[in-house]
Amino acid sequence: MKNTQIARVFQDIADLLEIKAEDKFKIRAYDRAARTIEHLPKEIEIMLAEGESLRDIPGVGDAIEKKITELVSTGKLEYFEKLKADSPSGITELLDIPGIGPKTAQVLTSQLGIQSIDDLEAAIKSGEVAELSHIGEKKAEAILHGIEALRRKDKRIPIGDVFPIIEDILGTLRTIPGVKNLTAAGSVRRFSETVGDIDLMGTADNPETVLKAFVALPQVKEILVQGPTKASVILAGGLQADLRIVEHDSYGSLIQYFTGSKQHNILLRQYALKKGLSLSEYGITDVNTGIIEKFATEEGFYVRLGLQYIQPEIREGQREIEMAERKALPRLISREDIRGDFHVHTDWSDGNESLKAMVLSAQKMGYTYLAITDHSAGLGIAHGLNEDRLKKQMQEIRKLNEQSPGIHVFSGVEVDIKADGSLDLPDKILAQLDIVIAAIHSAINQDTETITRRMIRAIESPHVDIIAHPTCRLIGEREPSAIDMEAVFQAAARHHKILEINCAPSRLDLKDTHVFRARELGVMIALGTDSHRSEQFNYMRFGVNVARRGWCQAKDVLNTRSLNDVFAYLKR
DNA sequence: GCCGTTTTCGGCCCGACTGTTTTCAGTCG
Repeated sequence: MKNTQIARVFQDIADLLEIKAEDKFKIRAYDRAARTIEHLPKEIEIMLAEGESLRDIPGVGDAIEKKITELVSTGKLEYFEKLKADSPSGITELLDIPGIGPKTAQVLTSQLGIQSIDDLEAAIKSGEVAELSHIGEKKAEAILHGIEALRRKDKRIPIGDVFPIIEDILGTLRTIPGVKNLTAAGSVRRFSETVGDIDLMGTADNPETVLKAFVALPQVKEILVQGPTKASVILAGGLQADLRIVEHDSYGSLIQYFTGSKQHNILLRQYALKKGLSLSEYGITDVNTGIIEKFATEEGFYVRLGLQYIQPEIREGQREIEMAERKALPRLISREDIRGDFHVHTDWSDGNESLKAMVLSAQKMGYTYLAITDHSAGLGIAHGLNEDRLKKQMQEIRKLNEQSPGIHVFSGVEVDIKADGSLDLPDKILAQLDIVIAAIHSAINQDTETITRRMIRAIESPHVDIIAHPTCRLIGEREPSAIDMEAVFQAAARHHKILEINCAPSRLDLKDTHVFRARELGVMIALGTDSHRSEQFNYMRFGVNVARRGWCQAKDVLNTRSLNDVFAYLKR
């Protein structure tokens, strides 16, 4: 059983307890455990198999450890089954509707016998719901609205798609006099791989005028809430956008608060309370004196708490606060550390630009090296290279290297890993290349055992340097393959092979938790943009962000090494 | 249910907005 499934069960438990109006701190404990498990870098299954204690997971104590163990070993949890049996059927379905919480759900099921969203819709239309105490016409109307929103709610969208939307909105708002510091916070700033809504924030002389302009934007289809400091709207594409504006001198605490994650903020506030400090978006309040201290910068905010500055990408409520307290946070890799790109296509296979054009663009990026890795012939659609054409390309690259002294071009290939794990090109040609990337592109639906064995066979090939986009997922479009990633990490570590973070926003593969775990095992990471046009070189920033979410330092990523070091590393 | 350089018992994050209320509960992030 995967961590995401375990997390789901504990989230459901928290919801059911909330409906039963159980102790709210008990509810919070289950909720916290669910969130932590969801973001855990290591599969609990593996931890248990290795005899590792679950008590080291923050928020997991005696009771929850026992429940997890039962769930993983038997596939069922007695406590959860009983809880479900005791609760009105369909009640958790109602909680998915925006605007319905545990109290409302409880009233709807107990007083009207509602068991599904369809039941609820009918009851609202018949007027029954509006007659309940504490629910009136407007509330019933709002719930109906929530049902519609739920039904048309699009999936979370890949983070690469939200930046243009955000720039569009902020560009307009920036023209308002007296507004400053407009920026995206929330999951966008933490660089979560998908985004459910966009959180925007800023400071202004007069917050209300900015909010009025925001809800009046042509992109806004519908206004959900609007007050003097915050507003929520639905944009034309169906995406929700929230804007929060405070006065200028609270910028540091506002952006901290609005960046989240929620779990990080809860833990940070708990930590602060122990020091007698209460945190909010307006600043830090001394509990004893009631005096509030304001912060112009986020750095100042963390420093005041006695912490190292915590980068947004690692604010997921794992161990970042205790490490910041010990001043033990790593210096995360940054875009400036990157000296080259290891995954690039040209019009020799399915790329759109010539070899020369791609090299020139890479030079403009300030890179000192670049690997050209066109597809191998097995990929019919990709106009892949056979042995002869690959040899010709190697000659071209050799000439290019003589002509352009500013940048070194590695001759490489992205060789297809065939269904049985063999490679699509003979060893003797692979041996002549500077760098060999291997990747799965077909028969992605093989079962776990088959596809894992297939991948490990490729890792064991003495010619393979890097495994590209290891899970083959396409965000929002194609689920990752059934591959056993822990086994892949172990094999990569054993054979000193490099794993790629594919930087294309539709892939981001490896993902953050995978990177964390692979790095922990000592696996070298390489960033590859998989560029098919030179403008896609800019995807590098996405890959860097994923590496940061995996707590990578410069030393963990091959792209930060000097040309000589890369040569040496590939030669080993 | 979890947790502890103030505690193994007694705490547990903080504020905005809405609607149904005569002072606040519910929901959300």
